[in-house]
Amino acid sequence: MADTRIARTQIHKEPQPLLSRSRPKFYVTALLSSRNISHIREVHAQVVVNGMLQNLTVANKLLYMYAQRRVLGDAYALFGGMGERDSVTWSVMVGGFVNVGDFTNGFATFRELIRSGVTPDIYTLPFVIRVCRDMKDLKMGRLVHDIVLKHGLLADNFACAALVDMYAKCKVVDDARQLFDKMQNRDLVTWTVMIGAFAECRNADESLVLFDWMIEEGVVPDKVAMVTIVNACAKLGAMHRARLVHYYICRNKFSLDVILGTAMIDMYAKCGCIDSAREIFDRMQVKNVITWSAMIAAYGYHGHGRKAFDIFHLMLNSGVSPNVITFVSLLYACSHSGLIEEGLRIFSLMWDEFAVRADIKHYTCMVDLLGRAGRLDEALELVESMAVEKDERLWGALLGACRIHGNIDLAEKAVNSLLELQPENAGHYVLLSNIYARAGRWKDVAKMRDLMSQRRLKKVPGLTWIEVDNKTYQFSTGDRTHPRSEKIYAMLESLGKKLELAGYVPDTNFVLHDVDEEVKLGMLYSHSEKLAIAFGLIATANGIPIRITKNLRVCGDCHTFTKFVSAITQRVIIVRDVNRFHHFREGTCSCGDYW
DNA sequence: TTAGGGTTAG
Repeated sequence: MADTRIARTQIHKEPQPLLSRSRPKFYVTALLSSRNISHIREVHAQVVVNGMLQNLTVANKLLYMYAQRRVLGDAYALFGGMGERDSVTWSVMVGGFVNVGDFTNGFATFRELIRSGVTPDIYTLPFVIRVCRDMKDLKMGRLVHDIVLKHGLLADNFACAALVDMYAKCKVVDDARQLFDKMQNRDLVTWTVMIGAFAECRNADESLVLFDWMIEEGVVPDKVAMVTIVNACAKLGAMHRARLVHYYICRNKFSLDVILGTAMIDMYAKCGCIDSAREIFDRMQVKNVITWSAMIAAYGYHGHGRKAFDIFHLMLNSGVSPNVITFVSLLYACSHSGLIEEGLRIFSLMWDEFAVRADIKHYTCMVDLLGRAGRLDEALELVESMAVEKDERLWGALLGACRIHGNIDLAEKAVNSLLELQPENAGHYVLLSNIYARAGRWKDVAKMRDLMSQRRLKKVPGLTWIEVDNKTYQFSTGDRTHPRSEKIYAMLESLGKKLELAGYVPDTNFVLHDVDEEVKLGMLYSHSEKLAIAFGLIATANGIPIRITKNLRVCGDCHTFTKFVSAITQRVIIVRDVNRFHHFREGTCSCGDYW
């Protein structure tokens, strides 16, 4: 055996002429049939021996083969020695660097191209735009857009789709849309990129509108387009659309591969339908770490911590290793289900047993977990002992815990840290004001309000959406714009009386202003989620769950209010807020009253 | 001879 290996090596060292020595086509054919890098090198040697490196077609193909196999050292050596280069040469070299993630050299090669006076072509530009996209370098992206315009390449779908994608990933969706609207012949990828752009920029309802428009235009979606629209439904939490998209997927016989299946698990979970998410999960033949993590996260949103752990153990038994996100999802599930000891245990096992190092996101989950349980000292100790740089989410978790437990001193500390990081965020001032208000410290409340007006900051209004008969309605706090407004307020008034008889005590501490109790009550009864629930009771039949989505965290009083509503009306109410789902049924909430 | 879009958390 050993002798045979030596003999083969010797053969490779002595290149033999291949095929016809003078015809480029034969070298290209030989390269195309190359199975490994040593064969490419062998053909390279033959090309040199037979003086064919001067042929640009052959040299470019060689360069492409090295770049495709990600052997950038050989590719760059060849590129450096090429006396003649054309646009293909440049494009392959730029693309070679970009595809291995070497953006610095990719961009440097592109600059060299511009300096050498070569006109960049439609093949090179998408690579360069991708660099701008992945580096989130909007300034550079706009410069490349100018180059596209300067060379009249706007008609090219590849360059345009790449630009739309770049704008979307840089979070300037209006620029993406403007360019999309200018395009004459949009192909499927362009549509998909634009649909994804809206979902990316939290404008998922626009994604759905665009998807319908795409179908009307006769563009047939493929699996990637379906994953994109599934993702948009997940972001929107639109259950009715989710069902329609699922129906479309079945009718058009898209197979449930690992990516589409995982996206659908996430979609159903975020639309509040955990059972459908689990059904998809059970039907999937192939599951990867993302699938398992998505299912763990799904149970986490819904407050089913134990089930999240069941999935985690099944995952380990199936031989899949957890990653950073699996643990974020698991810790998140613990903090939203009150599984304190389990959370502490898994946090300590992460590194020891699974070699996953805790980062800021895991620490934030732990602060949330300990903080909600009232173990604020331990939460603070963890914050002070951690070696990872602290961010606003971490302090936000600590502040949230202070609000629940009325710890003013610690809240002030958290807010000071938050204001250092985000001085313009009005939400931090409002949270601290609420904490002061709850303690009756009205002078401090006034101070916070003055500070906000001095700094010209305004709180983001609380908004709630409700889907009734396939139509979405939006409510803001104190809203009277709805055509059935009078009925809604009348319903709230009569409901309030019944709820108070049943034992509900409105918690006016959740009203910020230092005003009369009666006024406070009025303000409390006009919170956006209460208006949406009242509308839901009027507009939907018994047996149909009321599903609402809030753009901020559900306030503590609304949480109690909803529990009472579900008890006296026997209606199931599902509330999705920024952090999780709350399933209210017969006076209880799936978050285990762990508020 | 060279080019594009998709899954989990925060």
